[in-house]
Amino acid sequence: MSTPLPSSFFARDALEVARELIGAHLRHGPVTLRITEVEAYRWPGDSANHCHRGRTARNAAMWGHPGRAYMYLCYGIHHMLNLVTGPEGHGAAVLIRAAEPVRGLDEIKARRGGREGPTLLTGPGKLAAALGLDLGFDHHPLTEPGGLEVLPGAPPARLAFGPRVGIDYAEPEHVVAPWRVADADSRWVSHRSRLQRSEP
DNA sequence: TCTACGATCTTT
DNA sequence: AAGATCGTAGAT
Repeated sequence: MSTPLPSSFFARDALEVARELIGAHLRHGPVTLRITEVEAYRWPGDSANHCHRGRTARNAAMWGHPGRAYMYLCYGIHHMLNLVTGPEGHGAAVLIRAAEPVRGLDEIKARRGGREGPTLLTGPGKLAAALGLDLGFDHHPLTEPGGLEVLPGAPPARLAFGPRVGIDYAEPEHVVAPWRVADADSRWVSHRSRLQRSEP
């Protein structure tokens, strides 16, 4: 039994938190996942960030306590899990994009319609579905034991970096910024061809 | 109120 | 290459 990562872990720049979240575990009920891919939505000055244009009802959680969840619905279908980062008052978060199964594979397959392999968990919508998450988890404190929680895990041997996915509406400078981070050696990563490995 | 559009996924 | 599907933001 380990203790969830504390809010001090999340109260830093989103990119720094993103790098250190690779290898950490995400647990909810019977399902435990090892995080393999994330994206940093930074503050200030990130035009791809949902908070870039200021506070709204949807993005309220992002301005609050580090270590809480920011959940939103994408394309009317997919629930997205983000972890709020930075000090309270900064609108920043890390989007969890992919993971490997650690425990609860049967439950994951049941939730994902009996599919197999990396297709179960590579992509933010699939990941949230596998964990059984929806908008009701907006503002959920991941730092509290017993609910949805993030636990420490061994870091990967190598990281890979690339531009974030699906943000072509942003300023060119932010479209190309390498703020997507992944485990360079995991197959459980989406859009692998658009990533570059860091030094071996 | 109205309208356009997603930090996506699946199937064709 | 395109449809699904709906809450939200920004405009009126």
